[in-house]
Formats: sequence, C-alpha cells, structure tokens
Amino acid sequence: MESNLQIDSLDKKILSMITHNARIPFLEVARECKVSGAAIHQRIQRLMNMGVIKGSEFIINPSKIGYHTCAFMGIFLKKASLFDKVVKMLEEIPEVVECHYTTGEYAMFIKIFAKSNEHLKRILHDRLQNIPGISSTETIISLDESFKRQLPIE
Amino acid sequence: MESNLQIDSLDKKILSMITHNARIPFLEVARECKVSGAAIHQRIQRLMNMGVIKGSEFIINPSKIGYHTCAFMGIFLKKASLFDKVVKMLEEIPEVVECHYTTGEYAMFIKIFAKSNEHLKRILHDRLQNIPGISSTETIISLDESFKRQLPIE
DNA sequence: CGTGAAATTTTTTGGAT
DNA sequence: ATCCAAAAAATTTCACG
Repeated sequence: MESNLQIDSLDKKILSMITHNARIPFLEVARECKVSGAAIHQRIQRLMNMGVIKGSEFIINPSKIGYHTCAFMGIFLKKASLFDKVVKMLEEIPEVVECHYTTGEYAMFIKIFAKSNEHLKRILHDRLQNIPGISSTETIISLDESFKRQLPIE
Repeated sequence: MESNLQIDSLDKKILSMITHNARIPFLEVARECKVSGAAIHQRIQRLMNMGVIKGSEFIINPSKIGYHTCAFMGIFLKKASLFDKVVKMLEEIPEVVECHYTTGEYAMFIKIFAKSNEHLKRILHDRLQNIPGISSTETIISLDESFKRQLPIE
C-alpha cells in the first residue's frame, strides 16, 4: 500500500488530468502530454493494475437528488474489538457514505447523508443506536460544504 | 438547490450506473436501459445543465501516491463571522480536501491528507495555526478507511 | 515502454416521429 | 423526449522498435 516509486512525472500528469475529469478522451490527454494514445491507454491500465486508480465516478449534487442533510458522526464503542462487527452493520445503512477507524475523540467516525434533519434523526435513533457495540454518538451537522476537491498529485 | 421532481426513474438508473463507473460507454447504459444512445446522451447533458451532475473524477488510492495520513479536524473560531476568510486561507492549503461550516462540537470541520504524521504536524503547526481567526483545533486521525461509497440514488 | 496503424466501438449531431 | 442514421472521434489491440 505504500509504494510510490514507480510513478513518474508522466503518470502524475495523467493522474492530475483524469482526476479532474474522468470523461476526458485519453487521446486528448495524449495530445497534451505529447505521447501516443496507446501510451496513455497502457499507462492508465498499469495504474489500475497497481491499484493507484481505484475506479471512477460521476459527482452528484446531493441536494439535487433529495439529500439535504449532511453530517459527520463520532462514535464511541463499548469495546474496541467490536469495530469489525459495527462496520458491517454500518455498511447496511446506505446513507452512511464513509466510515473510518479513528484515534482521537472517537473510536470511529462516519459521514452520512440524509434527506432531512428529521430523516437523520430517524437513522440515528432507529438504526445507529440499535447497533450493539455502539455506546454513544456525537453528531456534527454540516450547514455548508465550502469546498471538496481531489488531493494534490505530487 | 432543492428541486428533485424533474428526475424520473430512467434518470435514476442512469445516475446509479455512471456514479459507479464514470467511463462506462453511454451506449452500454443505453442498452441496459433499453433506449437509444442519443437519449442517454441527451439526458446526461440535461442532468449536467440542471446541476445534478457536478463533474466526474478518477478515484485515487491516496497511499499509493504518497499520502499515508488521513485526518479530520474540528476547528474553533474566535468569531463566527471570520468563517469566509478562514475558508479562503484553507483553500490555499492543497492537502485540505474538504471543508464544512458546521454546527455541533466545532464551527468548522475539514478533511485533510498528509504524506505522514510528521507532515500533518507541520501543516497543522506551520499553516493552520497561523490562520488568524482560528482559535484552536482538534485532530481525529483515521487509522483506516473501512469504506467510502456514493450516496444511494433513490 | 513507446509507436503507428487497423478494426471496432462510441460520441455527437441533425432531422423526423 | 425519443429515435435512427451518418460522420467524426475515441478505444483497443498488436506487431514492431
């Protein structure tokens, strides 16, 4: 998971282009990088095989599809060893979009979308607090996502 | 930002396909949905114009490009009115990938990647704590991202 | 690894229902 | 809004340097 060395500056240029627009034609990337389309094709294949690229996605505006509430939630566990089981339960809640094992304030930390504050309350009360192993939670509601972007390539 | 009504079930099917693979040929989406490629093309164009789709991206494995530390940070502000200025300063730090205006424990909440814990410490000490307006921060380090996924379409 | 070329497939546009 | 069809462009593969 740590190797970084087999990525050269052409790879970085490719990555920085395709991370900002997954639909950009590889031929356009090729022209910009002054190599053939086949070279780009081949390198992207290699980056996928190496696990550098995990996939691609269209980015949706959550509120446009009815998700008006975004929250982060810190979770306290009864026992740290319950982590794996709790992850499995959280995975069954589709509104939970991100789940981390953390150190600091909380044992776990999740990001969650809900249709409304009322819906969030229901998810919290009906689903999260019924998961055995969770002792308590703290909710941080996002009133506004100021920005969200890709991590810098190099 | 709130309208949801002009999205029908075909749009949802399209969205759920392209959010999981941004490079899927629209013709393949068309075949799966049993409509013409032109219809998919046109609907995706419409979804972009409506702002439902904000863009697309390749997903990178952070550790494969040298980012071994992921953290969340809660920020306390000296005055809530300083929010806009602080956002501008945070935007200048490329390692900060997400920034929220929050209610709950903190006034602001960010997600941040760093090459190492040492690098995170440097960002925190040299950059974040020099931003006027920030009174203090609390760091939550992610030891493991258990999962990360798209929000459910419908 | 890179290239160029060939075959296949997709994207994109315009006119018709 | 959808379709069909045609033109343009991109993807994919492969033999070769």
